[in-house]
Amino acid sequence: MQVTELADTFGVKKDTVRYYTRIGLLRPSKALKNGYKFYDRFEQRRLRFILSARDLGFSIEDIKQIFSESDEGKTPCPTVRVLIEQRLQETEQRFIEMAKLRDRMQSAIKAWDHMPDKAPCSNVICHLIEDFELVQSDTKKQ
Amino acid sequence: MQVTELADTFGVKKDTVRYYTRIGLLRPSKALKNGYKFYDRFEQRRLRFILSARDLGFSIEDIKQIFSESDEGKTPCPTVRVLIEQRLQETEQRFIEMAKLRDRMQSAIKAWDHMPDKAPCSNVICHLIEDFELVQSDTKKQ
DNA sequence: TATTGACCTGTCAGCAACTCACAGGTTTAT
DNA sequence: ATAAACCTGTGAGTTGCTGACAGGTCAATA
Repeated sequence: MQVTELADTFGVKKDTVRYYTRIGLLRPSKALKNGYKFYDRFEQRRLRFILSARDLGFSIEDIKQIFSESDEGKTPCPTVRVLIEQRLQETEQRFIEMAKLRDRMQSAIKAWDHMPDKAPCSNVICHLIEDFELVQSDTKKQ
Repeated sequence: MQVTELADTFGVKKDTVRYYTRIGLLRPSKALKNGYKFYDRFEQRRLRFILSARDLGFSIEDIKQIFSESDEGKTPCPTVRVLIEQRLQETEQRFIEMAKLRDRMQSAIKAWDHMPDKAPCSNVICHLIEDFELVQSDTKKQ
């Protein structure tokens, strides 16, 4: 399999396959006649693994580490268990931040609904944004 | 005010102020004697605005656009209303993705709890990850 | 006055995980 | 023969900073 067929098979872009190859996650052999990269069944399995791990929130560095352990014949399972706990914590943190941001945005939109547009003046760039900040910090104080 | 004082006043890093200056969001004057950048009250207000907008999910490009409108004396409010709706949609999308990822991670951890570690073999890199993928796709089919 | 330490400057590189673009080589079909 | 459609490696762009670098400036001390 060459890059296009592999990419199409797994529903990713050619450039993604190339990227994984460039950083060493995939290690295709080279066809003798033209030097084109050849991805055998083993590499196909590796790509499938990369995509599965990616879907579970592992980073590229994590996957590299998992590969390097399994390439040495060691079980990567303990590492995998540790890593996913870390990634889960980060994901939950980002999830919380995202929820907070969403709430701020929604309450801004609601507050702005009955506020007029105003031209900027020497003191104010956009009163919607600047006044909302005041409202927010007042709310915090209570 | 020079860069350090400005950064400290607003609780951001010097490099952040420098970055905003570099990309043209801040436009300090230059001190005659040594060429050091000088941030007057107007620039301080701009930085405060940048930080408020950032907290509401506006991108740097958004803020640039808002500034360019207000600099021309036009009201940026209609733009602001449109932009925040777009950013909110993106935030909600990312929020949903984050929630899904978190759920996948949590259910993987739970599933792995009563699974043993295994050494890799020619067919399997890490059975935890590869088997979980199977469980997932089975679940989807139901 | 010399020098130390703390400030400042501009610019470049790096982060994550791709994505796109470019210039050029290869293969296939007409 | 030639055109279309593939392939190659490599470099740069994305977002919003953050850190590093070499060198200039300034205030205070010995």
